[in-house]
Amino acid sequence: MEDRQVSVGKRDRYSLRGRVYESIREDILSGRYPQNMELKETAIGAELGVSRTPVREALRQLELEGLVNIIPNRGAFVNRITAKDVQDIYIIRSMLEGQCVRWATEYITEGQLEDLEETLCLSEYHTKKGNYEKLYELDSLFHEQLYRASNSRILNHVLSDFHDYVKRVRRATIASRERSVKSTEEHRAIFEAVKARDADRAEELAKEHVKHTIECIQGYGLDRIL
Amino acid sequence: MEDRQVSVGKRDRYSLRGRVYESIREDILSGRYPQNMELKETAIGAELGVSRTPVREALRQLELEGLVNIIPNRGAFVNRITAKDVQDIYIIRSMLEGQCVRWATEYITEGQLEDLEETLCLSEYHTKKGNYEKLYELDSLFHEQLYRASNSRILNHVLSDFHDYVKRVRRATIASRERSVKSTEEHRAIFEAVKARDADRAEELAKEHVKHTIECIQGYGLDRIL
DNA sequence: CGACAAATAATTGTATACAATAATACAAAA
DNA sequence: TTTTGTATTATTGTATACAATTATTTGTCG
Repeated sequence: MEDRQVSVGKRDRYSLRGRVYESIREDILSGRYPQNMELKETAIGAELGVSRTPVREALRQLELEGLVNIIPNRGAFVNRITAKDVQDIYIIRSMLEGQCVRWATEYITEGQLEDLEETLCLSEYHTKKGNYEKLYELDSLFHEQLYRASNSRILNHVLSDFHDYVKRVRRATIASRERSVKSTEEHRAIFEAVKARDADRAEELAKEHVKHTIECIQGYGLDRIL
Repeated sequence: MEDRQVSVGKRDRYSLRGRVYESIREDILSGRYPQNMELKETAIGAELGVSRTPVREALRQLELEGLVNIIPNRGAFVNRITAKDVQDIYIIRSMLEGQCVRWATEYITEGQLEDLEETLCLSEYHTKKGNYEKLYELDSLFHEQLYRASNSRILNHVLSDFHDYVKRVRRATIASRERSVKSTEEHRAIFEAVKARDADRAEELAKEHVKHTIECIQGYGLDRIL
């Protein structure tokens, strides 16, 4: 049995189960479902035009992520991310993003550096234009590229999840001229430090980058976003 | 719709799906399944005396944890924790356990402090006795109690997962007189710092505690354990 | 009218049937 | 012998049927 390891990478969006999973997940993270709403298998299945089987599988996965509470023989209930969860995630992310770029300075390849710089250039372009939706996507991409460059399956996994969980918050913070400009500048600084293989500086910058986002959030009033 | 939030806490071990999940998970984490082994639904179902349905649900959950790779229409393949994963986990845990006790100094209740001390007393007793299996359980309990005391759903979730992933390693390290004595002493010190609400000291001690375990592991030769 | 109990309905848990896809075996041709 | 196309088999993906459990309604009695 030779190495048939297939880098799965992205989630399965093509099977019914995958689509149902993404759909429910998005509905929870985007706030369309209220806290503790009961998710009935037949209802969701009917809504999406599929049978109960893929719905069940999706719900079981969401349970593991903590986005759904399953009470045996009773049902599945929405478990939204709370304001405190978001704050906790940002504090934890601050540490982990620091470690991430530290590892990245060690492991990143020339090719990955080029990809990062390309993302960065695009970001700077769209920052000038004030194209916030595109900017949000590029922000996500920049961080995901760093996660991969850390060469740590574990760290990548945790950070990707967190990154997803605070999607809505990130989208909100980036949609301000002041913060988007600052954020892109910080990305540039992090990139330069990583490229120069300066681990200490890169870590410090990455931690600060996340912390600045927290401050931005607190100015906003989290409850308004969630 | 009033607050029917039921603290789910532990995983579902009573439904078929829950049992199948625990079973496969244990078989992967304990190393009984080789890397990239194909997990066929019918075979596992037959082995455990259940149909494919609960097996499928369990496999989908394990996929999300990263313990199984699912290739659509092809099958599910074992994805074991590697030696590098373990090292990464310990480095990450070092940071997160530090933050955990920091929050614990802020949020822990008198009742939780008493519970912790009780665990600690038992640990000290069984350390003297050299009862390593019991000691392993108490070590797990001590950390879980701290996770809960952090009052952070998110941190608790991540740390609990990591804690589980390195089960085998922890069991191995604790089964040495020298390390077990040292470990229990460190637990006592952490407890005292948390009780005294000394966040800085508690964080420092917790980080060191995990780092000492890493050193112990490296002395061991990880490959022998995995 | 309210409390309790039985009957009924709704919902989840599991097993199985069928469809779609991928792997394998085998035969024919180069 | 190697290659390639096809038939067969095995396996997963989805739907549905049935069982077990829980929620709801309804009816009776006080």
